[in-house]
Amino acid sequence: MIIKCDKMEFPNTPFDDSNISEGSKIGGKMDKRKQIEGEVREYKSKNLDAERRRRQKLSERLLELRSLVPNITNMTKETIITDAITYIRELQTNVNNLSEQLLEMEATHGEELERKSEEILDTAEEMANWGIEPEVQVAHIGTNKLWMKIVCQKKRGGFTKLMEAMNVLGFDLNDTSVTASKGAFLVTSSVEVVRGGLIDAHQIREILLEIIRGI
Amino acid sequence: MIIKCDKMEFPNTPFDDSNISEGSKIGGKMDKRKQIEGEVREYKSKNLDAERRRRQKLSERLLELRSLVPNITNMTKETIITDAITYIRELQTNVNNLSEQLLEMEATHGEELERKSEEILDTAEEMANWGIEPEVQVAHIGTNKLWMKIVCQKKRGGFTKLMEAMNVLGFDLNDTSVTASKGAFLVTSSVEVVRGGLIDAHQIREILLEIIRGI
DNA sequence: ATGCACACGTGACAC
DNA sequence: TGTGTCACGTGTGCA
Repeated sequence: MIIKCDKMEFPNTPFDDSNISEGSKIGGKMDKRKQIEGEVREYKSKNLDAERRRRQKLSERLLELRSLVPNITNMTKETIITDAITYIRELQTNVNNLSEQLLEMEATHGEELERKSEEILDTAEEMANWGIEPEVQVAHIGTNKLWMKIVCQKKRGGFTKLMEAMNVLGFDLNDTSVTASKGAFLVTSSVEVVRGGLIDAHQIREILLEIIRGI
Repeated sequence: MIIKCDKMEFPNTPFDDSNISEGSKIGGKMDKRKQIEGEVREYKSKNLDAERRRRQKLSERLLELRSLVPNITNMTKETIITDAITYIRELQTNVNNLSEQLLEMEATHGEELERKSEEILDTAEEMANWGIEPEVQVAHIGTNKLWMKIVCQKKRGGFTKLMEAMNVLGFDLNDTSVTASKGAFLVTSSVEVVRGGLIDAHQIREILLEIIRGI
């Protein structure tokens, strides 16, 4: 397009824009045009202020975006967007990794719990089918010597717990027969009570019942 | 600034820019200036092409940003940035929620695992301190009768696994003595091999070694 | 025809 | 010095 010199307004003539808000600039170059005296045309483009508002909104958005991105290399428009891009990529991979880990952990954890509870349920059911019930018998068979029979539900780690309890109670196990079948542990054992250990059969029976209930 | 009409170039005179790449426009308004014949000034601003490159890079970045955001309401510059902002906010809350869940789950599940492994490490250390090593002895003590001694690391559920293996191998346990101390299981047992079960002592020993290794 | 979004070329700065 | 970035006012096409 040709701009004719005479009888035509100058489209790009910079007007006085000192009333434009100078805040929230991106690069902050403070583009203040000095108005020299003289023949200033009163021409205004129809969308001048609209354009100003548009630019202002865009700058605000850009600043808002910048405020969200933690790693800022520069303040220029391009770097703001570039940093936002890399940040979004980081966040996306983060979300992927986290959800993957979470899914995996849920899968293992849930499976384990399910497997355990199924196992326990199975053994409980099996015990019920065979008419087996938890049972503890304790009898003295000599000084510091006890004979005991324990029937309890077969659970993983149950026997270890029982052994630990035995150790804590101060029992030494001799001639212990352990059978795991039909969803239950059957333990018959002759034990020797070390010095300081309990010797009351009834009391021991109650304690053992408590223990196998907790297993 | 005043633009004098005579003897001065027109700063905003649109030049022929048909050689500028028209691709990757944002709003795609195809701002093609029609060059009318006649007096076209040959004036070029010093940073004209630099500015063109800058704009092009910025447009590319903007498109790249747009390609990362799934929910797009519009194609305008402002909406691209706004959508990116909301998307980043979404991603951030997502990351927070996920990591929180993960931490919570690790607090429960991970503790269990850690506790278990610490336990195992403890027993292994205890075994090493006492100079105890995994050991399997198998001897025939009659037709279909075996005597065996097994020393293995004490783990939760280990004895149950051993019993299950025994059942699978077709062994019936009689007079089994089990002691759990010093971080190890000590199992001495006389077993009866049911019909169809293995009877070769050496083979049985290898199998049992394999099993207690897997416990 | 009215408003909106855009690319353009430019002068002013900053480093 | 130049190189890069900015805001500006504009023309233009589209809904």
